[in-house]
Amino acid sequence: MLQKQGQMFSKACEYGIRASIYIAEQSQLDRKVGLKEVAESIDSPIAYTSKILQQLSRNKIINSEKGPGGGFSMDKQELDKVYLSTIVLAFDGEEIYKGCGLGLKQCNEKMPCPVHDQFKLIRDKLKTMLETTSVQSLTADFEKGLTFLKR
Amino acid sequence: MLQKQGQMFSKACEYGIRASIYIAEQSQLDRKVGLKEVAESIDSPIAYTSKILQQLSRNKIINSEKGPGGGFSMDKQELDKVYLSTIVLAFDGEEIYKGCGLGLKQCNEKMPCPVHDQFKLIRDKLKTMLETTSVQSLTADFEKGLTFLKR
DNA sequence: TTAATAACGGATAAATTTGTCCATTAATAT
DNA sequence: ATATTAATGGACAAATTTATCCGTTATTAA
Ligand code: FES
Ligand code: FES
Repeated sequence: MLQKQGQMFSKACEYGIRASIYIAEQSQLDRKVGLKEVAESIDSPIAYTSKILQQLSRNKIINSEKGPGGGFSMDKQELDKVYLSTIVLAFDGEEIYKGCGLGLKQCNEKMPCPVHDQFKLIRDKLKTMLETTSVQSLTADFEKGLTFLKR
Repeated sequence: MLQKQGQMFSKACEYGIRASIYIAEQSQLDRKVGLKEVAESIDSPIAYTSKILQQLSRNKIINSEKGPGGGFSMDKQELDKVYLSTIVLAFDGEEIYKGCGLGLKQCNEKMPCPVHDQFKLIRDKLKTMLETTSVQSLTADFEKGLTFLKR
């Protein structure tokens, strides 16, 4: 009782990142992908994945087309402009950037919590990492089979 | 719909750290503190805080004494041996250290997810920070009124 | 030994997150 | 036009986390 959790991003966000990487890779091969294929490829519950893809679509991170021959895709040209930060923002908001590590309403330099300095250091590194890591940069190794979206 | 979250630690863990810092500081002044005082001092719901303190007590992070004159405290001698990692472990487990950033069952060097390298870097820094920051080291500035456990 | 104090523990409730179901809408092909 | 395909959106359900309530237990003091 009273235990567990402790993941950096929400489940939705995790799925969102995984889906984006898969769709990006397939888009580089000029393939549109359907909901079912995405869900299977990233090992996520299909109905929930539908919501995830809608959210990505609403945030213009992926394109979606209805009907036969439709599916999800990303613009090859703009692929290098989608960063992990874009996706994290769409799902988890900016709490992870602005939030206080000890749960005070807002992180506040003027009235910092006791772990502010230490926490800010980590948080800023995370922020930089997310803002400099493009989805595209992650697809190469995935395509080579060096990294995995499910196990 | 389908939004929000994004905090590093669970609420329980946040309360746990805040409570520990408060109790540590008061223990340095040789004061035992009661549930009500703790809850007010860290601005947390009192009944839930009760559970939090029980959890800390069960994990030997704080002492608790029943009855009149009782309350919660920490051993002044051992105060420098309690690290943030101790508390995080008690509430959120080791997921935050061992977990995969994209939610794969386990982080696995041999079959890494696409963000493994980047994520591991951050995660290890967080781990080091938590393992080297003692609760005691945080009390000094709090006592001086330079840091805050509520606002 | 009794009354008062204060933490403990179990049951339960509220809120949030995760997940499902299904009818609707849009697009394509016949 | 019609049937088929595939995403969309709304309502709902399960699971988890956060939070409350209240009787019990242990401790102290009178
Ligand atoms: S105030 Fe807590 S992290 Fe900045
Ligand atoms: S496998 Fe994903 S973080 Fe290591």
